[in-house]
Amino acid sequence: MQVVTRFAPSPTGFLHIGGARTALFNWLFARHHGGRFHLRIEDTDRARSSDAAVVAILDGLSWMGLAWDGDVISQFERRSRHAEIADAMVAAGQAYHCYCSPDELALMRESQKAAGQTMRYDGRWRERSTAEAPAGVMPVVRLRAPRDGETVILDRVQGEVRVRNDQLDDMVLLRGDGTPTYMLSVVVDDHDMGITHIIRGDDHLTNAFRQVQIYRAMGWEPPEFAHIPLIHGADGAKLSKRHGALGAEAYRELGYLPESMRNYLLRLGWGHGDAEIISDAEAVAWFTLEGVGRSAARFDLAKLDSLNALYLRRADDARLSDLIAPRLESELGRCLGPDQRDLLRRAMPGLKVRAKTLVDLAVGAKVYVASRPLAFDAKAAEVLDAAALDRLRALIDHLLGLKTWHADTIEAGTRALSDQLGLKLGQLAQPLRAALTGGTVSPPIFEVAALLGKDESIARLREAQAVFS
RNA sequence: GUCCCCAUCGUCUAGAGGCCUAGGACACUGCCCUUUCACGGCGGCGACAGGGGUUCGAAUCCCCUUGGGGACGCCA
Repeated sequence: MQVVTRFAPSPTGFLHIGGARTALFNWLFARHHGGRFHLRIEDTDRARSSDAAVVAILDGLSWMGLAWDGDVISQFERRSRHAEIADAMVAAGQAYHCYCSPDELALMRESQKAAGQTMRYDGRWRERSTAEAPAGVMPVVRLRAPRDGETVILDRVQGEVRVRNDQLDDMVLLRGDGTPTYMLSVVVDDHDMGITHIIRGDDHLTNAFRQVQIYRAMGWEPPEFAHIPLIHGADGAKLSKRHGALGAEAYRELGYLPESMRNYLLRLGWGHGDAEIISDAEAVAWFTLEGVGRSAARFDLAKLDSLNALYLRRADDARLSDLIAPRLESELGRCLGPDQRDLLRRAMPGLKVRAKTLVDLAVGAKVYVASRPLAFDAKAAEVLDAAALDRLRALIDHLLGLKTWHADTIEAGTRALSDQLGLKLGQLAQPLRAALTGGTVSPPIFEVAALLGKDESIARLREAQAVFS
């Protein structure tokens, strides 16, 4: 049997982090089994759905590297099929028309609440004939759900979960305006699409019981369910905007690599022994539902940072410079020419070990493409005191005499001078760093000088003299 | 309120009755390396929520308590 999974977000906002993980798990499960992974947009709620959200979700998935198979399915476009099923259920006696008005239902809930009872539709139209229908009311279609016994689901993550049928009421299948509800649409679509495994958030677990009732009423075989625990914020509460419920594009903006996101999200609620750094190939090979945990996981930005730092170090230098170039250009307010792009690429090895995100990387890279006069920070200004400036003057002369301009020759020259003057290397190197970068933190300073080139380096040194004398 | 789920270091997790004086990773921290900051290397701190059982033996199985979370719409 071929495995078919799906990711079915509702387009009411961006692709949030929980959704991204759900999509990842579905994608991995399908890949692991050589199956298919579909994308279905649950847009039956016209008032809350938007095209912008659809675009955001598609972009988010693409960025995450989670490619779906086939066309994107719009649930809304399948509404006539859903209605057709609802009608068939009414004809078969599995569903019935209910003429309660919203006001009547609200009243019913209020009195139930007042009596301390669970709020549940009481089935008042279950046995009444349509002949009794009040004039001018468009009925909804409700499932004639079983009232005795229980509904059991064998969840691949949660295990066997059972609920007494008297806990469930007769859910609405078709609204008064004839449009299908989520409960009906999901079941019909999952069935029609041949979905074999439904992997989704824990918050749908109770929905699964209702959906199973629909499958049973239609005589369809329910798919396998796997309800994965939700992701919580760092404080253990539901993920909110404040702590991580950002869209995928927000993480891109914050400078995270998609491979970091995949690795991080995979380890959130799933484990494979002690494995932490997991390649895509390994993830596909290792991903099984048995590895999914049962408890909610907290989102931890610090761990994402460290993973991102690691993937940054592994990433290709040209790719990285391409990724940060737009950030630098917008900050500098000018375009970077091919020379500068090339410079960035060559500077990358020294830069990327010092960055956790692309934002850090861009900040670090700025010294290479900044125009003179450099901006000096307070610590650099402190380093460049009169004594340091004197030493730098000597260093300029010394460096001017160098025949070749490489990191090692510059270092050798500087070391020779520091020996000659009876200084510690740092007494020359740190002022050099301040003058060359405008700060006190940078990649190895001789490497910086080498990459900047002799002319630019000397120019920056002279400029520092001028500024601080 | 009713129903359902969950419970190992601060966080993510390993652990499927003896291999556990509980392992790894992140974070924190000490030392080393070092021209700065990082990277890296070697250490340290740090958990089986509580109480009852079952068993020769329990982090692992059962029950209760407590604590989290989720679901109860003509939303998805």
